[in-house]
Amino acid sequence: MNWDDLRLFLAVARTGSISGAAKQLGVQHSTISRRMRQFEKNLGTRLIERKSGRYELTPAGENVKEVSDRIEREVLGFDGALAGEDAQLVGPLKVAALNNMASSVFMPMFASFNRKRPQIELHIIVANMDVSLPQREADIAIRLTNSPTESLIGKRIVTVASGIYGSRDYLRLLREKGGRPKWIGVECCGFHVTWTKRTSGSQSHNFYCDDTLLTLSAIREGLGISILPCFMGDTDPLLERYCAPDPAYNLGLWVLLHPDLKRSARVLAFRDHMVQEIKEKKDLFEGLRPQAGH
Amino acid sequence: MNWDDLRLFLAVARTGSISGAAKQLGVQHSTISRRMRQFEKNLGTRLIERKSGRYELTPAGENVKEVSDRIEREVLGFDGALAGEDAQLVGPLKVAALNNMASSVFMPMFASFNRKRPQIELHIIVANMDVSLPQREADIAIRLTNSPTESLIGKRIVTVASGIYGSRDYLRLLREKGGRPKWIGVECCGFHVTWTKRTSGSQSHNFYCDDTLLTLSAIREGLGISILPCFMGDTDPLLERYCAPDPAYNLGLWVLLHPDLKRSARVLAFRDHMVQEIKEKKDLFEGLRPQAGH
DNA sequence: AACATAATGTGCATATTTGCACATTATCGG
DNA sequence: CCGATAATGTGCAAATATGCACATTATGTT
Repeated sequence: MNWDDLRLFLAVARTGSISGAAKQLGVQHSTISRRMRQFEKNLGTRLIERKSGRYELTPAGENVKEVSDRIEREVLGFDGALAGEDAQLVGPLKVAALNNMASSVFMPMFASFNRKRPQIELHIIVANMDVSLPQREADIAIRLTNSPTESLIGKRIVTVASGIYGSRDYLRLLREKGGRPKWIGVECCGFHVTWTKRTSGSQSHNFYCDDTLLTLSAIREGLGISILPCFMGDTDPLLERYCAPDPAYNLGLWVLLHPDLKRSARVLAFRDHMVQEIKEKKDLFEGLRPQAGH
Repeated sequence: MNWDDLRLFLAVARTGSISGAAKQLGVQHSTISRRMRQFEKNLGTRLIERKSGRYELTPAGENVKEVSDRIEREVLGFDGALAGEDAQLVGPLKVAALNNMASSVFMPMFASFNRKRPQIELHIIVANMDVSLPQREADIAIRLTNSPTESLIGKRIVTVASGIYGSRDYLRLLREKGGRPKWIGVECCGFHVTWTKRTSGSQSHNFYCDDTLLTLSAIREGLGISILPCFMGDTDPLLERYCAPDPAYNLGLWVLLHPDLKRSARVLAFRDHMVQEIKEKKDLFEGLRPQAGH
């Protein structure tokens, strides 16, 4: 019996669907479907049954799930202990960061760390939702928040200011013709959604972006204005500030790690590197580098 | 992390070598070697180290072995429970039998079971050493022994008589010329080794066989005489008995299963089938069918 | 009932893993 | 030290697993 099938079954049991498990494990749903069928065939019994639109566990499946839960705890326990004590500056390192930051301001920082420490395999995980450090989905998370999860270790390195940006052409036309600017709708995170709603009033949108990078592109296209972090708005030559940053938009930039990993040499090496690099760009993050011409 | 790597690591930890683990798991040693290296790389730490001709565990490896032991217990626990309650006459069934019996007298019996129950996937495991039923290396074992493992369930179905056989030509020449016969050396099992030594006296051998099928072939070639079970000697037209079976050579033929599986429908179906088939050939096993012409 | 969407299944191409054969290294005995 | 054997490593072909694109089925809404 392949023990790894238990890990896969556990994902199906927890999500209640094949597509949910596929998403959680980062593989194709067809892979999950096939492996589950084969696993059940090997065992000679059904573990899951289709009921009212979701998969429910058979009695046998309940039993196997309990076992799999215990196995996961065992695995997470030693995995955490191993990684936490690892004094080697070698091996994999999973870093979770927001898509907008990872592909822009942070990428040069990742690259310089990679050049300095090529034996450490960097795995950048971009997601606009928090990845779970306790579940070892990542070793380090770089987060924008004013209230980080308390059980994680880390500090607020800089404050990230945000302002309202529009393209230069769009704003020039707006100044010539007057009138109210058009707001781009955002669905990237509750924070941006809330502030966009408050600032734009009851204006309705006909264009929505669920990622800040998309918002940036939409602004460049002249679709309107929107809230952007200054490190993005102030570094794009086609954009300019519609108005100055409002402290109400401020968020903290945190480099967080799980307590289990506080002695892992490569995690600490990466953290220290990022802290230093971020501090060197403190002005940019805090909105003190507006573009010339504003 | 692939949980199945833990199962593989456990085999290496227990056998102290890559080739040992490969043999235990039934895969190529190169597969073990590669997967272990990759597993260690993924973990970022060494689990095994080469010391005086064997692999020993690092401290981290000791920790992971304990976890893997516990996981194995979990897996064997539910696997046993699942299989034991399985009322389906479908799925895999692993049968362990000696090579000489599996390929001769039992094969027609396996075949008839397979024709009767094609939904049951028969896996015949031949080995001249006991495979472990508690470790689920097999579901059923057919064994020749006078003292089966007490914790297993099963009974002695027939007695297997053995006699000393030689080829017809060899024995005819021996009778014409007189003299003492030459004994073929055996290394197949302690039982045969002991009785060969006692019966042949201090005669030394220059030809050894470590499998009864090999012994049969050597006898056919006229290399000498040797002890063979009657079901083998009495069914080969080129062989005849050098002397009658000696009850001292008798062994019991047992069909054994693990207590966990005493309610598994397909295990019981196979057991019942074999018991019936073996009883139908009781005379042959007990040496009551000598060849005509003896 | 019709339609849209989500979830699952299937065929085929691609990627990955494994077996095989040979090479290299390590160990043991003379 | 040398030779034989056992254990491990490597390149390549074969086998297996997975991703992708599409098909089919299931579910929810109008």
